[in-house]
Amino acid sequence: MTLEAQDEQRAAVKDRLVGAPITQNVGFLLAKLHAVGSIVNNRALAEFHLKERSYSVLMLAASGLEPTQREMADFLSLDPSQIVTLVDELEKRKLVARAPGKQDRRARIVTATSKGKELLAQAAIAVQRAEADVFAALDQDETGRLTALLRKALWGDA
Amino acid sequence: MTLEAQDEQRAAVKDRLVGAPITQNVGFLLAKLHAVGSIVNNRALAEFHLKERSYSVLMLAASGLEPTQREMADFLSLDPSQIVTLVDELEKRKLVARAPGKQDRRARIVTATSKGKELLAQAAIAVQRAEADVFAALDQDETGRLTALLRKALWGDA
DNA sequence: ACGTATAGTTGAAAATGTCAACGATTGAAG
DNA sequence: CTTCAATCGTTGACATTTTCAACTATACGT
Repeated sequence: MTLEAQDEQRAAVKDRLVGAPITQNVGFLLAKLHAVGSIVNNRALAEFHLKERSYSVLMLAASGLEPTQREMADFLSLDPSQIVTLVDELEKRKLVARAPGKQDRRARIVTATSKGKELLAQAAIAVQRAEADVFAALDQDETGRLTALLRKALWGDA
Repeated sequence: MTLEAQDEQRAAVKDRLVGAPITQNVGFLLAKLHAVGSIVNNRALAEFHLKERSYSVLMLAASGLEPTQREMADFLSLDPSQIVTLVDELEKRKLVARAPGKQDRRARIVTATSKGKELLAQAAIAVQRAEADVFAALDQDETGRLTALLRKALWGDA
């Protein structure tokens, strides 16, 4: 058997299990597509020394919404201590800055520095390119509908 | 401030970040909804001493497709060694059995025992109930469309 | 028959997740 | 004003998960 033929067979075998009942399970599909997307995203972010997590934090810091670490933890479904680590790292790289909360001095508001915003702009392009790859099988309209459905499931968007 | 009012404010604050640009990112939405679903699914599976992972393996073992461990690893995007651990555990509980591959004796075909199938039937009901909770904001039609879109993104389904 | 590649297994190392404590600060109650 | 419980960020311990490099047994092209 040639190498190419082996590869083809491997691909065929891989898709053999698509018929399993579990593939009708929405949660499973979510998990699998997320797994695929994660790998692709992290690969795209590697050149900026970011990962999905730090990218998300940087995005929130650059959003203008002045999130506290606690808010980020809630929003990203992460433990507060994980946010500490992520922000520490970004802060060390001068991509974000911590400031005490205005009404609540216990809280720490995280904002992106201009350096952080610049890096983010680059990274966002890379992520978008990577994502286009993952969702290549969907046309623009379908991707939009998928986004809308996910948002509605999460927050009941109209 | 009353306790209820605090809870309300907490919820409001939590949703404050929904306006952040990252929530337009399909990959992010996928990750977040998966995170939510994972917690709910694992909670539902706890009473059967299963987790998402072992549940998936059990589902595949019970599918009648006679998957090898390698095929499961590829399909679930897991390292082969993780499959070993998962199958070891299920095998110890007599929920699945390993058999040598018919053409390839290196391979191990994993099939569910009748005890495994019984447990799975119960667990599947619990998962379905849990999932309904996660996707409560979507009606049946929308859930169906979401499933279809995810399948198409993954395998180019029609 | 030989050499290369693959399936499963093992174990070690790195990354992540979970949890409980602590100081600083807040806000409510007396 | 003082007290008291609750919350934010932080730290460190511990468990779980991921990742990777060997190793054995088997398969297969040449």
